[in-house]
Amino acid sequence: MSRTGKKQPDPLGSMSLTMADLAQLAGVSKITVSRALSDSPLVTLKTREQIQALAREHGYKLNVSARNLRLRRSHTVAVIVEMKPSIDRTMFDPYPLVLLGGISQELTAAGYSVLLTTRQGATAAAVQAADGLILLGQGVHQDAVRRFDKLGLPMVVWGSRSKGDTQIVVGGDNRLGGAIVADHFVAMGRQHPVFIGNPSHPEIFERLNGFVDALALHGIKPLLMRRDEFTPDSGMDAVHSLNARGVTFDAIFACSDLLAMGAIRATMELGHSVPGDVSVVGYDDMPMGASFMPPLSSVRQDWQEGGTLLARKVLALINGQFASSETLPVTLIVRST
Amino acid sequence: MSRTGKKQPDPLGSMSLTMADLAQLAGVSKITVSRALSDSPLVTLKTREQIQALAREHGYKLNVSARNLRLRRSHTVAVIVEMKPSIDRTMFDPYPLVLLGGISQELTAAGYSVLLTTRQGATAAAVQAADGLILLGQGVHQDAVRRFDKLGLPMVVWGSRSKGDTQIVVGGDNRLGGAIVADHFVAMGRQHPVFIGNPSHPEIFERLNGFVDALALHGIKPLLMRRDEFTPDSGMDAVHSLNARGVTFDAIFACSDLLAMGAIRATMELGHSVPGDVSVVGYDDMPMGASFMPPLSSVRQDWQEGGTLLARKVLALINGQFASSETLPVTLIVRST
DNA sequence: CCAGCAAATGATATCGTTATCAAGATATCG
DNA sequence: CGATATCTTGATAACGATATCATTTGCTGG
Repeated sequence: MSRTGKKQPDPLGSMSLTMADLAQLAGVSKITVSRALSDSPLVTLKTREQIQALAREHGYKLNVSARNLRLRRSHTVAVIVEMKPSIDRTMFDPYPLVLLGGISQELTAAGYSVLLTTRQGATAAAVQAADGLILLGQGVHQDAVRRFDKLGLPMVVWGSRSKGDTQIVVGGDNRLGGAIVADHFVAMGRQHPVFIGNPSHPEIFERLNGFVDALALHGIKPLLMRRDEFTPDSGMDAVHSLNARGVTFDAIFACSDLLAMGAIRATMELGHSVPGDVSVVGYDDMPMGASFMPPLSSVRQDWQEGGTLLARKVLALINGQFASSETLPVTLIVRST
Repeated sequence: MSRTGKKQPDPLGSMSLTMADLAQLAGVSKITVSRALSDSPLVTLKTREQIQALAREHGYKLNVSARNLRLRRSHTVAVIVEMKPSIDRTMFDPYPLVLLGGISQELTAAGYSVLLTTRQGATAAAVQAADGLILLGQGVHQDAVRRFDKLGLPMVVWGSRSKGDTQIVVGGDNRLGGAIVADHFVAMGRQHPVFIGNPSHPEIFERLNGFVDALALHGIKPLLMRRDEFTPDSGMDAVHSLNARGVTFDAIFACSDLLAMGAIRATMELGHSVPGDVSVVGYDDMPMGASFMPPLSSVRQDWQEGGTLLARKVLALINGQFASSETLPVTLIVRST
């Protein structure tokens, strides 16, 4: 007996067998089993198939910890997400999940696991043991980004690129997003556009910049209504206070669809028509925007693709290959508003 | 030198030291280091603190794989989520993320990691190595649930309890949800209620049951408009086809807020008033429902709490303790509709 | 002052896998 | 036919942590 007598059939059949067990069953050495199971050409095709069949038959399961220990890698990528909806509303919508879906799909296909954590839990040993890091929704916490960077792991960030940064960033083209909305307004003959949003998010700031710059080409200067929340209420409030200030406006670019919907509601309550008197464009193209009354125009970005890309880039870094920041195109979906 | 010469300072400083290294630095044996770092009372307080300080100073990181191998557990719970929004719209909303947040927070606090996977990726070795399993959004795939059950791991499912099942299930009280909406309609004096939704989801089916049974107590029989999608369009379509069939109705229970919003829109387009002619109640209480015009009444469930509970139950099972299925209360938020 | 006991530390083996090198088996060629 | 090349397989030693048992050290009490 190569193994100690401790190994018993186990009433539940739950005690999994090891390579050594399989080796004994097959009458070979454990290293041969190891090679056979990883389809190494070093083992004859015949033996390889026999062993693989045997493994299937007995329901053999690789001990991941042992392999990871030996190979000195965890085959794991930690994804750090901001999941407290009360703190940051940007994350309180369906898209992060789609992003996660893209990431998960791509990583799994490559044989990697996704370790999900919040910023708080990210000090845990398991995270530091990851082969790579993906940061989502850390836009407002640049310090957090830097902190994780210090771990020295391959890292990719979702968000907006800022000049000084050395990290690899993947994100929608927020600048372009702002610009195409500006062009749209110009094409509609609008003269007094308003921007509603929270520019302390780097991504929103970029949208604002793109918006302002594109309008400047036509000699138009938009009004910034700074609102920190991404809720319909916040949008309503913004429009009402525009009104209270006696400001005239004929176009609104809201940096989220929810804000846009609130803004539209308030605009209509004030007796203006949308889009007759005021054009409104939102951001993210939530599915429900299409069913809003009136159907909402919005800037769309491909989140699933974003997730895929994030995953590919960490994998590249992990494998010592080159990877660079990338900006995903966005498109303006023109509906009624 | 206790370690081989291979260990060099490493230009990047990334080669992490082991307990053996710390032991050498501290002039003790590695087992003492191990004990000191886990705050074992077997080690003098003084030595313990010295070693801990040394570990901090040198940035020592525990090798999780090694510990897991030795302890024969992974300190990991796999969460299996349906993340393909195109296939199942129920998961295409913010709540799964909140649920995940609750799970993650609770598990992290207990020193466990969250391994995120899709159904497809769930055959990977890492999942089978998990200490426990949490299933989300598998409502329509009872076969999937049974398949995972065969892994023999501690497992908890989010969803709706069905009589034959042996799994531990945590979920909102869908039956109650249906019932309180029914009672609300009765209190409003409604006589011809309609249910819109897809009852092939066990959870939706329960809502329908609760709804039907509670109405039956008052001699009212609702009409079922089966719709598979959870989109506003689908809700509009349902109402339009009600109208086309010449059906009279004065109340609508939509099994999602998006459906409800579509239904309201269509109802208003048909010249009826909401809530004057028709009462409408949705499900999930999405934040935007409150800002809808008119503000949407809805059934609310506490997703964060659900996540916490799911996590606590797997942990209990993992530790060999008792755990049972649990149903979370839901409340009707009455707004304008 | 020393036996005897408790507290603190250590030596060794082990978890399950894979890398390295060595050795056996088989084939090829002059 | 013998020698060298090629193909398969195996023995051993890591990877880094912890459990078990043995050992040393420091104390107390007779």
